[in-house]
Amino acid sequence: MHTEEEKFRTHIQTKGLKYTNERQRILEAVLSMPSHFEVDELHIKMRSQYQNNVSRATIYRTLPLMVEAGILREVLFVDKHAHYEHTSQHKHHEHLICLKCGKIIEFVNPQLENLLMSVAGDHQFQVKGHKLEMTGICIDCTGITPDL
Amino acid sequence: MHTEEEKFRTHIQTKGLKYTNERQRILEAVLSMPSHFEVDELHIKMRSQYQNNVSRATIYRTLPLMVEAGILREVLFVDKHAHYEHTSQHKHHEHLICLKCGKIIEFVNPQLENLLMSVAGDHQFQVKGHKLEMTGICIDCTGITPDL
DNA sequence: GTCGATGCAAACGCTTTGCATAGTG
DNA sequence: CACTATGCAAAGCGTTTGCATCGAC
Repeated sequence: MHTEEEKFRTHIQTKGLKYTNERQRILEAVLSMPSHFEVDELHIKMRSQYQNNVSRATIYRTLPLMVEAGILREVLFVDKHAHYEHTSQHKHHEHLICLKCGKIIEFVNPQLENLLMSVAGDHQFQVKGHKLEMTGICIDCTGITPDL
Repeated sequence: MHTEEEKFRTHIQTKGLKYTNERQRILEAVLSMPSHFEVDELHIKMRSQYQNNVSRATIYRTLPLMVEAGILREVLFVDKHAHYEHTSQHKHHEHLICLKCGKIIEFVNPQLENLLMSVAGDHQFQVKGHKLEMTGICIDCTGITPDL
């Protein structure tokens, strides 16, 4: 399954950049991450689990390239720092974020996508991407205390 | 039209806090801001236009109180820093953000709200709030260059 | 060999915090 | 009078950047 790697390499080369060892290793690590991850989690994993000590700076310089290449998507800003998720394996989905336990529930809803496109169309707005997050209390946390 | 002030004062007092001059002045300035604003814009306005030099620290400590009081809402993280908007005068709305000119188009769509509630219901998720932003190219920027 | 990439550490920008002082209730 | 709020400046945190060195093509 080299699709992602090819996609990335092609993108890099098309821009006249170089497909370095570091970039390859970062991609590999990215693909090994769960669906959602943060920069620091990636960095820690590379260091501890893979002995791949690529500097944070390089990671920060590389992830935007992966977004451009369509391998990653930048998502939700629950915190004030970047979160990423894979584009492949996942249809575009939205997020429910529990304020108590921090759990993230994903959902896909074609009707929602259509509605968004139609709204954008009304404004003659050419959509490149969207982010949706609903915050609240998940079912597991309901009832732990009567209310928030 | 003292509604917002009463709301804020009540909230403050309910929490056993003090309704200080600074908090009052910050509220006044907040209400004078356009629908969307950032902390720095507020601070600058207070300093220059009102000679109200309240420290940034105090502003940072006060705005969350206004969010709690339901006067402000924290919205979109196009940048990595906080943006706020008034809750009053505005129904909850969503945002289209132009990647070229930075313009923000607001829209309200009850059908969308309903759909979101229904999705949340499916997951037995108790929604407290939501944020939606679509990024892309607005009508004024379409055609300036063939494509992004 | 050229020009982009890396690593480091310093700089950044927004936000938070410790502390001494001031002010509310 | 007790206890919270303020201002200042320093610290914090994620992210970016300048620079010298390294490496891909």
